[in-house]
Amino acid sequence: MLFLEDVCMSENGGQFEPIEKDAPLPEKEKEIIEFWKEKDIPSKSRDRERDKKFGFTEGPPTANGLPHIGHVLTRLVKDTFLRYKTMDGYQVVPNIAGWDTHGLPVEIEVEKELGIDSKDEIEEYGLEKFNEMCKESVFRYEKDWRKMSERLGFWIDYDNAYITMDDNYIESVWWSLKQHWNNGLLEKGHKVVPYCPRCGTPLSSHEVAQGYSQVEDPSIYVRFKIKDEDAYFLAWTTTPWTLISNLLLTVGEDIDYALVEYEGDKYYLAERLVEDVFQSAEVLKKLKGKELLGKEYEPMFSYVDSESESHYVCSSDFVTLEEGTGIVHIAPAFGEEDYDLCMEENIDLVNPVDESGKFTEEVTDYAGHFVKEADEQIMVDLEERGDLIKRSTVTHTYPFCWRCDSPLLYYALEGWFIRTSWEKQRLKDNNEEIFWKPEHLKHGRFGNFLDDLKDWSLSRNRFWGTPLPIWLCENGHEHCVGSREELAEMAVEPLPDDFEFHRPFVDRVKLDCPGCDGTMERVEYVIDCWYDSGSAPFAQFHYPFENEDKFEEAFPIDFITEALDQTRGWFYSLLAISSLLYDEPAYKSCLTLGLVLNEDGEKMSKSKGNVVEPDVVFEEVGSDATRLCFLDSPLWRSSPFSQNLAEEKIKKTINTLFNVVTFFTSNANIDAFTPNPDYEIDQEIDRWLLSKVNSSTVEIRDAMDDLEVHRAIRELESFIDSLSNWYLRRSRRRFWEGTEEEKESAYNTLYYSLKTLVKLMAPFTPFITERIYRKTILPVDGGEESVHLLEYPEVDHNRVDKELEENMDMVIDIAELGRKARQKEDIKLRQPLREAVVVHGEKETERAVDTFEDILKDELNVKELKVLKNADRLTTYKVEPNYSSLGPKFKGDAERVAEAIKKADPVQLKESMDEKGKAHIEDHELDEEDVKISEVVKERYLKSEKKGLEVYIDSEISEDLKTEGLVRDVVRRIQTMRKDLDLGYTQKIDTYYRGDEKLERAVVELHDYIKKETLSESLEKGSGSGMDKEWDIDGRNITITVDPIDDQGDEPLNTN
RNA sequence: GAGCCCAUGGCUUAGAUUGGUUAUAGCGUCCGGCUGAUAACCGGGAGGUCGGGAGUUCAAAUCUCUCUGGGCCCA
Repeated sequence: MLFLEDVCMSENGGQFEPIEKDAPLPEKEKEIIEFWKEKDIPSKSRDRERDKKFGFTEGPPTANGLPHIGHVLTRLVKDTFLRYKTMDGYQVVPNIAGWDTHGLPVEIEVEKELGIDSKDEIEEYGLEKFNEMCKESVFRYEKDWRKMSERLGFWIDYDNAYITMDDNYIESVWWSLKQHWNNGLLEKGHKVVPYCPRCGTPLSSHEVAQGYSQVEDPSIYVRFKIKDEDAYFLAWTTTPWTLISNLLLTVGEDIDYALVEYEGDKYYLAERLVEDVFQSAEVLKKLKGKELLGKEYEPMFSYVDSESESHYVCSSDFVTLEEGTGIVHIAPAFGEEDYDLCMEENIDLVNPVDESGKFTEEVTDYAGHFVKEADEQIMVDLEERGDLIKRSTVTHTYPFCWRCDSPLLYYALEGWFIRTSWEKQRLKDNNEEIFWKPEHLKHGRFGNFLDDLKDWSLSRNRFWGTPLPIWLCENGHEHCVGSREELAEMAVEPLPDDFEFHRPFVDRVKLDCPGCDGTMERVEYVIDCWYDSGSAPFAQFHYPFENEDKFEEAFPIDFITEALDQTRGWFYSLLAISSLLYDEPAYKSCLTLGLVLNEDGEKMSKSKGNVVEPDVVFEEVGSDATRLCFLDSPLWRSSPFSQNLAEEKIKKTINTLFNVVTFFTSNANIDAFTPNPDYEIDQEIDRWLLSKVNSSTVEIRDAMDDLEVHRAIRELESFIDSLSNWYLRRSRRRFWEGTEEEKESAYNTLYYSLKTLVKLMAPFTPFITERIYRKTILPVDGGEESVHLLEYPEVDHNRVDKELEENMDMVIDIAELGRKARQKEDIKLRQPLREAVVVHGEKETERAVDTFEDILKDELNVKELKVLKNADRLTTYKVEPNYSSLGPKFKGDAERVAEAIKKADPVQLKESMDEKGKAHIEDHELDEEDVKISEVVKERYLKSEKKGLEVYIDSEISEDLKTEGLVRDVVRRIQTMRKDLDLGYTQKIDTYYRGDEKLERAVVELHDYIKKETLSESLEKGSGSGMDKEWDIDGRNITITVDPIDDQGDEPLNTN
């Protein structure tokens, strides 16, 4: 197979190989991928040893599902930054991929495969076999991920990826857990979790979210008798069964409460809610919540009690007045807020409900009843006692198990926790050090999360994960193991050969208890897989067991980027772990990406069937267009993506760039141009382009350093636009027929600019820039074999000339105004005109016009160009009679005076008014109000203005100008015919014409001009062989014949 | 229910920090022009209650409050 490396002479003999701009981009990109592979470019770029290091860590995905378009986004953003930094002289450390391999989603996939759905069934199936399947499952789609990354151009090293299930990785995780253990931050505790009593397992929030549905529950008001006071607290609940475990009542300190009397009893409740409960109650007293604090009440039930002091009123900030009574009943084991409040109040946990959701023996009257089913009996009993004040039902959403549909209970379960809440301030302080993009996350979503930081619930009652390295003995001693070596030393039996850091292997290891004679067994938990990925900064190196130097140079990470959903996931776990271990943030900057939406701005989801498949996108529009499409709007905003949008990028940016390159190569080959780096470029428009390309360099670097890729993209696109639609448009003739100096200057300028441009663009569109570099720059430059091995352009401050850029902006404005002015009279641009006048007092304008006079004259097609300080020469005044003033003043003479005013010399009249405020017409004296004076442009001029600039065009067309205009029309027709005949740029022709007399005369008059413009050897009246075509020019007919001359090789266009 | 983000012509969008001429540009559409690099380009037209309301101010797309709608995340 022949790749691009064959830098050969192009077919037409030049040294620059043309870009095949008609070839489909995706196909060409595949060739580039082959070239990269063949020449091993990715590792050449990646593995260069360099002094400057850029710390990076890949947020690991799980490969047990196919990558979707959102993954494409994160990968291409990572790639863009890594490429930018690499070209900028940094070595990315480590430049490796990573895989997240543990967790419940993996287990669920395998359960589905096995057709089972409970923990018991897994244990029946066999833990070892089950975990073996998990291990296989997490790499099922690895190939697809690698393929996607390769197709996208993501060069991270997949062969040396870190894998969270590797023994070495897990050993590092264990080491870190041991540090927390040593610091007293890892301990056993309770947490209220959504729990399915039938499945006997807590559910993750993700699972809970699937199972909410509308349900009707009891809504009851119950009263608690206050000790030593003839009154009750009135509380409200939708879970009567939790009343059995009531230990506290809570109120809002600043809420207004009332003591009311109803049917002979007195109740406390929130003032605003009185009417919701009682039809007619007498308010005895009003008071604030804080006045109720500390009041004790009698327990409603006596089955359970707390060892600690309980059954009193405390305050909390979660009490609302939206429903209930403003007094909330608290049972510690059945709600997160309840549990937290009891912890704050130092109240012991009591839980008279077993793991299957049934009341335990101590609750004698309801023992063995499933709690929800006991509701009815509890309400009946309360009613009998007179403590149930009101009873109805309420419809609300309640979570159910997504597997078995049982109502979930919020239930305090035992588990192992990292006491992150104790170290909250350290986390918050470290968060301050991080450069967040967008900034609001720092103190918004992420900061708020840190503000209400809870302990990290680390343990999971599951099978496939990093085992929690804690062993217990029968005497209650605990030990945390921090390495393989420690495990081996403490183990009763030597570790078997097939030992690995997973269940059930780890479970089989028994330890000698260091605190007594007992034997220790491991707790059965695995840990939260977020802890795995949050350990990546050190665990990917198997630190601290080896690679200390690698860890040191990469930590803290300079830059990470992931999607918004990682805020409370990876972004948090990284920060939490590094804060506890090193009291440092794990990363210095964090770019958070928005979600990818489809064209209609909806989230893509499989269930809606509106997913855009990466493969399809790559096949249809290719990587570069996809990359441009994603990168051109702020990355943190959710952005719509579709093929249409990507196709626009091809049309607008990529094709425009191609055209510039094609122009360059075809002309440079004809002229046998060789770049001369020392050539002193002095043509103004060339200096302008060089200034622009360097200014763009500044802006792009600045944008990238600020993590604002879209600004870089927009700068590039705007540069390409200027390059093509101003520089090249205005420079074409110099390339074709300029002097040697002009050509040299133009070619060197364009070459230098293209070379800088492909380097600037390379991180964003790695394929197209490689193609252009290899074909257009490399053949005469002899540098590195790939654009990606080059250094990112530095600014050449000597080339930057801001004044020149501003002047050119003004020139572009003037050209625009001139064209606009012509259009007022529909004078087409091909018609030459006598003069254009720019009116503006400032020196800048004069200098700008002076510098670029030729360009402007050509652009506006005028013979003369002037700059004036004022428009006096071009304007005059119009004077109109003001009838409403003349009428009353002159009565019968009014009409005569008005006529006279119309005939008067407006200039004289205005001068008189300006000087004396009066004027005389015939015998009458006029005051200012008698006339309306306005400024008008002289008839022959056309004016347009903008931003204080005025441009006037002389619209008078003399006979000579008319002739020139007609001739240009003739030339245009001949050129069109050349194009229709598909003639080469330098092909000579014989031309014949016959038709309208006036046209014929014009042709004769400007005979030489036509010949030169159209490369006509001869231009004769009459007809000849060749292509014949009849044309209509301004209503006049002319028939033209174009006859190509044979035996003509290509010669330089410059034929004069 | 809490927190955060978003809302600008038919569509996609600029407008940040620091309120200040007539609100940016592209796509689409209509009219005209230019063209021997260009599937382009250039000029113009139509198309906007800057999500609604209130406030601060001489002045608000921009700052504040509030409401509505959408999204994410947590419950």
